[in-house]
Amino acid sequence: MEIPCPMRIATETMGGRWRPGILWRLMDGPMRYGELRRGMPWISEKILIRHLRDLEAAGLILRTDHGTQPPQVDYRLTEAGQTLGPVLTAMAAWGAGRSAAGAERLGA
Amino acid sequence: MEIPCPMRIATETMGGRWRPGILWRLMDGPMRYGELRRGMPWISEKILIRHLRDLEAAGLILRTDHGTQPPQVDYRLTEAGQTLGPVLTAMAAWGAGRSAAGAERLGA
DNA sequence: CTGTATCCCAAATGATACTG
DNA sequence: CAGTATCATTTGGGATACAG
Repeated sequence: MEIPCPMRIATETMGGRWRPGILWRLMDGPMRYGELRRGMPWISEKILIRHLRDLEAAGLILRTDHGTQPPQVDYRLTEAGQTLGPVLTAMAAWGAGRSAAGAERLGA
Repeated sequence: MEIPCPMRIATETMGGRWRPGILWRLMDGPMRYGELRRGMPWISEKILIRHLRDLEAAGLILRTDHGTQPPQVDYRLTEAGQTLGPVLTAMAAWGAGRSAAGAERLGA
């Protein structure tokens, strides 16, 4: 029986360039596809939808199609996804701190 | 002036498939190249050394060449690298928890 | 609005052999 | 021991057009 590296589990599930950003945004509650899209304009549609599917397959987010016309779909964190809260919060805080530190060095 | 997404800062700096694993291992103190290598046999030498160089360039780790024969080089976290502690700890804990949950479902 | 389909490029990753 | 060099593969990422 193998004891895998816990970091591997983590990076393989929530790693990838954009996944933390998506999950982080969903922490505040459900968001519609378009909201996510507008919130991260630097990701192409294809990549966004792919990450959403992957995260859904990993059981971290839940996709709800309201079956209306016009279409309305929202995404939310599952319970498993919620457990990522501490990780996402820590990452975002670190990123914010690093960006502030960088701004300082530039003479702000 | 732009306020970048903090998650982007974080993922671009410490993202990448193996970087969190490397940083996490260094949290316990300096490690020699060979130790790191043996600890993560699933990474090829080339990739490991590249991540080490990248992390060094990002100011997160420090490489020390003792100039001995045979060669002896160790890597340690810089102060900036230490600030990642909470992130790494949270990630590792989450990964461990997820792997345990998986084992349960398999009937352990 | 919420996606799919297609084509394309670049970066990341990897196996293996070799070097100071 | 601590790396480099080389070649090949895989994955990630993206623009654009189109569809239900």
